[in-house]
Amino acid sequence: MTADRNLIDILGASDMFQPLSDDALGLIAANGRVRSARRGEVLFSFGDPGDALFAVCSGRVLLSRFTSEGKEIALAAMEEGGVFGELSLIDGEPRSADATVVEAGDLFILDRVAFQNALDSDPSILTALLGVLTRRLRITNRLVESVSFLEMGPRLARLLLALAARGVHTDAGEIILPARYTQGELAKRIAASRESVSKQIAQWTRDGIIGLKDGKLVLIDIDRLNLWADDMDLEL
Amino acid sequence: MTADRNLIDILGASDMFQPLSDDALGLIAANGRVRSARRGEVLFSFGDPGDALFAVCSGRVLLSRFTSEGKEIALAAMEEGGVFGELSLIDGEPRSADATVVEAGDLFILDRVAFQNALDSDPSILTALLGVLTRRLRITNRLVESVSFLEMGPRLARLLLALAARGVHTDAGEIILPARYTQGELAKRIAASRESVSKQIAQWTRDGIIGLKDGKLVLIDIDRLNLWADDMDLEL
DNA sequence: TTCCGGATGTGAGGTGGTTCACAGAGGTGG
DNA sequence: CCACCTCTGTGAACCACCTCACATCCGGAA
Repeated sequence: MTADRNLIDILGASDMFQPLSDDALGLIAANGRVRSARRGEVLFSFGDPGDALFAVCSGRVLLSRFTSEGKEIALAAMEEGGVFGELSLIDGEPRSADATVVEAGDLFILDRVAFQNALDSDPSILTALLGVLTRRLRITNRLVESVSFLEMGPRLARLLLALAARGVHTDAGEIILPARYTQGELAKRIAASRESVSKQIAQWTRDGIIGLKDGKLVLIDIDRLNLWADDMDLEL
Repeated sequence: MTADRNLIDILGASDMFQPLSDDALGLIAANGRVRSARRGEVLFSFGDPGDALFAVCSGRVLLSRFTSEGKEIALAAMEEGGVFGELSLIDGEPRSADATVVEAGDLFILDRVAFQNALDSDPSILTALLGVLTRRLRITNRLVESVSFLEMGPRLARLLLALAARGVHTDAGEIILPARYTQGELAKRIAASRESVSKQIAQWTRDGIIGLKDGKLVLIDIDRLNLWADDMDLEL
């Protein structure tokens, strides 16, 4: 019985299962399940026992930590093809962050047993897993740098430019970001306050560096934004 | 031909090679080399091609990033048994940080070929590697939290308490830190300025919370230090 | 349409921590 | 035993950003 072709394509495009054959992907797809999630839904919380791994089919999930006062910092954001929640499957430790849906969509869920079976049936997953963790570690290291070295402006500039990678290029050489990010979400992702982000965006809008197109941010003057981003603070 | 027994013990105690049999350890030990390193020595720099993995036999190595203005943040500190530099061996990407010796000691070095051979001869290394990366990721996540949520005092308190894990307990219930850390190093490890660390230490010394014993910091009033550390900022 | 909750814009005020600028204290090697 | 370099201590000035406190603004639900 073959699973949804669409699902197989998505899994096959994710870092994690990318090395697998279609047959193996089908097996995995058949052993997991897909469910839709509403915006705001909490998939798991810090400290929970972790017994499943998630893959984003559509929508967006934020992995973050909270202070008791309600401050929040996003450790990572997962979009289509992103896999998360595997740490707990590897070491059996509790969840190290909260996972919150910030854009409604569908999630593929694979529980511990199915994951183990997949590992057994195709050891190359192990290598892929290694690659996933390595990449994640490099990204997190960069996050540490950003937060401790850069001021808020450059951090935001970098985030916008990173988001632009999945954006749409217009014929005018501008880039429309791929989704409607609230200022609150942007703030969480650069460890800043919502107000600061608001003020910076207002300034850049006045300067003609960015704009708004039906709710989505548009990067107008990429060069100038790049100037903000590499304010030569980090060597190389 | 058996390698140095001492070396085998150290490798066997490291996260990375911990699952290996003595025979396998001997093989690895025989395929790498040991060299001593002076304080201040730079083992590799950000952007270098990475073709070897290091294990600390003695001494201490800081993995850090620099700004062009000379600011520095330590992403990790490696002490006896610590393994680092494996990221580049896994994904072939350049070094993601600078590695600097902050306390002279001996290093075990394993190049790419020898590492690959070890992997081939004992696949369980792969699993151990997964564990190492997972742990590292969790630690780095905590670092992100600390830097973005906590003020300088709590960050320093946490660092001191963490260092105390390897320290010596006195009969008076105090803990002597295991090495002479300069204020500069402490500052790098919590993303603060040297001056701020100096002032905080001076304050705590006046308050009788910490002290100095032949150059080494002594944690006198652990309870009060703990109060500083969990200022209830992070839930749980 | 009307209402309402979430999202956004903006100013005033406070402040932790940085930077700068020295002065002293050690310890290490010549 | 002196010289030098590194580490330490401390105050003054500055500043980016946070917090607080509102005034809009907008989109969807009723």
